[in-house]
Amino acid sequence: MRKKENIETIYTAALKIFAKFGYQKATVEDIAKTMNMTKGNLYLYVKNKKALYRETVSWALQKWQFRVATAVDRETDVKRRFEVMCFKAVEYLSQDDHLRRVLIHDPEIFPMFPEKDPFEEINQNSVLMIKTILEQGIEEKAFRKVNTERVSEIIFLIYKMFIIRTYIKRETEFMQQVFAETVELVTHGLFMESPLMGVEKTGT
Amino acid sequence: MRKKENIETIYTAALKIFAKFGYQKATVEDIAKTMNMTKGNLYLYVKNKKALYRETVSWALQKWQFRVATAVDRETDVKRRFEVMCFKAVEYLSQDDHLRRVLIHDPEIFPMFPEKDPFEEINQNSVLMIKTILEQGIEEKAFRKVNTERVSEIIFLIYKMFIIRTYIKRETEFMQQVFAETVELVTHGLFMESPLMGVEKTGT
DNA sequence: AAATGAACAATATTTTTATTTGTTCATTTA
DNA sequence: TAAATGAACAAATAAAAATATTGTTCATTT
Repeated sequence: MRKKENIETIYTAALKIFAKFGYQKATVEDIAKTMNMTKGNLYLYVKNKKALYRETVSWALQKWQFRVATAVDRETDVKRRFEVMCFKAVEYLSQDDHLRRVLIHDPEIFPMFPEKDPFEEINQNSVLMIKTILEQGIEEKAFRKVNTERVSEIIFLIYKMFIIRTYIKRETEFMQQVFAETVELVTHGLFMESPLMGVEKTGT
Repeated sequence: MRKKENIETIYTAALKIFAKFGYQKATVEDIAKTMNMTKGNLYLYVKNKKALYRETVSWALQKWQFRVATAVDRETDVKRRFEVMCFKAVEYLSQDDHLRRVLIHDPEIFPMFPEKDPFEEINQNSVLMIKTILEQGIEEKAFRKVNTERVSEIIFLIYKMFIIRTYIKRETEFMQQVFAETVELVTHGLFMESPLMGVEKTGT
């Protein structure tokens, strides 16, 4: 087995076992056996169990993020981009059963209210993606002039909320409806008002 | 000590001790001592520790809810009512230090994603309050025609999210800003569009 | 009628013992 | 000779036993 070359094989096997048992109950022997190797051999490729866990989860999260980014990039209309980003993120997770189960075992990976976010860098990238779409939308006068710094954080929060609910409860169809309604609410707003609102901070 | 008459004295003392130590570490003796009575005597007024906890928390939650309802009732304009409801709920909690600390000790009281909500009845009342405001807003043509059933749930979810963040992290001033921005986002929406959108489901 | 405090069962905490599992490395394999 | 093995052992977990605390009752006192 060549290093680098097949590190993804290891992550795939590790993710499967961590999904099945969670970090604590999964043994490195379980993971090695999945690939028909001994645990001693596995140690030629990974530093230790904790590092393997971190790298595996990180790899899975980034794959997720990449999928969303790719779907968003296929769109040109900024409103579509925003919607695709929202839906794709939720949709992907409901399909990646292993990552979903790992998240159930260890909610600290993607915490609703992080004290110290273990994958802060990855999540900041997600916020950045939202922010970029917001900026594009405002530039193109498709979106109201909001504080992109704060609003991207808020949207990420709401999005997180749905992600967590989606993987905790398997009521996918129902959640899809509620999520759609939420995107509708956030994009169109609750109040009725003049169409010029928010274009410019025009004094009352 | 007359029954009924001073049951609130007991709840007040209990809330104080539960806030300080949490359910587990708080002893019924601690609570009795706070009122200069013995634990044996306290048992004349409460069934057991668990029931005392439940009743105390329930009492505190309802006081909170009542305060918000009262503030909302003082307003006539439906948009103001909506905003007051949002802000008052967060503001109240940041002031009730005992309830806040009890919630920190026991996040199951007000869970972000309840499996089985222990105070479901109280929370359903909150959702109902939101729903009622939504219906009034739509009736008065101040709000877009949304599905009040679902949207009230969604708003309660978002509101919960802020409540929990508010009591976990003491960054009140910052949260106040972000919360205001969120209310702005939910009320006015992100997209720019025709003012008639949502008035009636007019075919594309 | 309201409150006490001793009694005791039920829970929780700490300590001890036993078991499993993470990690290393001299030796073997292909 | 790079890759893999499996025995060895330390570190971490789990199970069991011993100890201490606290929830609850109730006959007696205020």
